[in-house]
Amino acid sequence: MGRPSKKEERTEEILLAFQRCVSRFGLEGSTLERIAEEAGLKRSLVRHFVGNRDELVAMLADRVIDQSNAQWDEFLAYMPPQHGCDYLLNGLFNEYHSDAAFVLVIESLIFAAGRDPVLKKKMQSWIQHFSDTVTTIIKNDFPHAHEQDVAAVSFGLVSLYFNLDSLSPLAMTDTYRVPARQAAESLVSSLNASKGD
Amino acid sequence: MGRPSKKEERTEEILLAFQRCVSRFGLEGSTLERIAEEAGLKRSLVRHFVGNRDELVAMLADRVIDQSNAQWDEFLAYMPPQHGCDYLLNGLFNEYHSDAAFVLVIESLIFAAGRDPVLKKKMQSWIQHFSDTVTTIIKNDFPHAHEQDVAAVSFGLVSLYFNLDSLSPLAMTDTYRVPARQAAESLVSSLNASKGD
DNA sequence: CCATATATTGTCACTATTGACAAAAAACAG
DNA sequence: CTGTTTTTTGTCAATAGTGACAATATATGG
Repeated sequence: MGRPSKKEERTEEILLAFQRCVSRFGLEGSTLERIAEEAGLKRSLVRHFVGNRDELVAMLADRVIDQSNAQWDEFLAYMPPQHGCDYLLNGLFNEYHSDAAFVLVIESLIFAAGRDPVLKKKMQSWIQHFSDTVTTIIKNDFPHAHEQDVAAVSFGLVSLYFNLDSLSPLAMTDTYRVPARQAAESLVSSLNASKGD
Repeated sequence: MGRPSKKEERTEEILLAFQRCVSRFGLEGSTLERIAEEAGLKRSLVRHFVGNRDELVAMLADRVIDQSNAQWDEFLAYMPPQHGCDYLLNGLFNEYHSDAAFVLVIESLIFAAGRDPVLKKKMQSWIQHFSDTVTTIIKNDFPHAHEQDVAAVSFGLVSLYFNLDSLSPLAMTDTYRVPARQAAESLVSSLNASKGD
C-alpha cells in the first residue's frame, strides 16, 4: 500500500550521474548540486534517496567495485580454453572495449583511499581481484611459467591498461594505444621462455 | 629602498605547500586555507604573493614541469655511455629515488587538464618530454632496434612507473615494486631481438 | 628621524556547498 | 472518498571558500 517506491531506480540514476561527474570533475569536484543536475533531479532528492555525501561515496565505491567484479567474472567465464591472453589483450586495449571514464573513476577512488581507511580496504581488494583475474588468464595459457614471471607480466598489463586510460584527459590515446598493446604483447610472449616451478 | 622583498622565497614555500596538499587532497581538495596552513602563513599572504586560485594552479603546473624537466635533463647528462637502461630502471624503480607524491601531483594535473585547455597543452608537452627522454636512453643502448619497438618499451616503462606510484595511496607498493621492476627489465631485454631501423 | 616599499594582519561581503526539515503532491489499497 | 506511503518541491540556517581591500607593522636608504 502507499505510493510505489522508485528508490532502486532513482538510486541507480543518481549513482550513474555521480560516476559521470567523477570522471569529469573528480571526487571533490562532484558536488551534490552537480550530481543532481546530471541526474535531472533536485538536490533534495539525491539526499532523500541516497543519503549524505559520505554514504554517496561509499555506495559509489561499492557499485563500481561490484560492477567491475561481475564484469571480470563474466569475462573469465567466457574465456576460450586456449589463447586466453589474446582474448584478454583485446578486452584491455581495443578501443571499442576501453572505458576510460570508468578507469578515471577507479583512480579517483584509489586517490581518495589515502584519506579513508574503509575505502582503502575496498580498493585494495578490488585491485587484488583484478590482478588475480589477469593472473588466472595468463596461467591458463602458460601453465608452466614461473610464478614470479606471471606476477610481473600481470602487473605490467594492469599498468599499461591503467596508464593508457589515465592519459585520456590529454587526448593522446590514439598515439599511445598501439605502443601499449605492443608492449603488452611483448610481456606476454616473454613467458614463452619461462619454464619451471 | 623600501623593505626587502620576500616574494621569491615565499612563493617557493607556498608552491611547495601546494604540492604537498595536492598529493594528499587532490587539486580540488587543496583550498587556499589549507595551503596557507601548510605553508605556515595567512591566507591573505598566499593571495598577496601568488595571486588568486587560477594563477596558483598555473604556477604550480609550471613549477612542477620545469622541475621535472630539469631533473630529467640532468639525469640525461649524467647517463653513463653504456647500460643507460640499468641506470634508468634504477632511477624509476628503486625505492630511494621514487617520489610517489610527485607522481600523484602530476596525475592530478593531468586529470584537471581535461577541463583546462592551457593546462592540457602543458601536460601534453611534459609527457612528451618524459617519453622522449626515456626513448633517448633506450636508443643509446639499442641503436639498431626498431623505432616501433622502442616506442612500445618506452611507453611500457612510463606506465609501470606511473602505475606503481599511483597505487601508493593503497600502501601496496612493497608488493608491486618487484613485479614492476621485473616487467620493466623484461621489456628492455625484448629489444635484444629487435634489429633493423 | 623620514620617506618608502613591502610584509603582515585583519576584516567584510559574496558565493557555494551542505544538512535538516517542512509542506505539498502523487500513487495506491480498501 | 479516505488513509497511507512515498515522491517531490521548497526553504532555512550553518559552514566553507573566495576575492577585495583597509590598516598596521617592519625593514631599508638617505
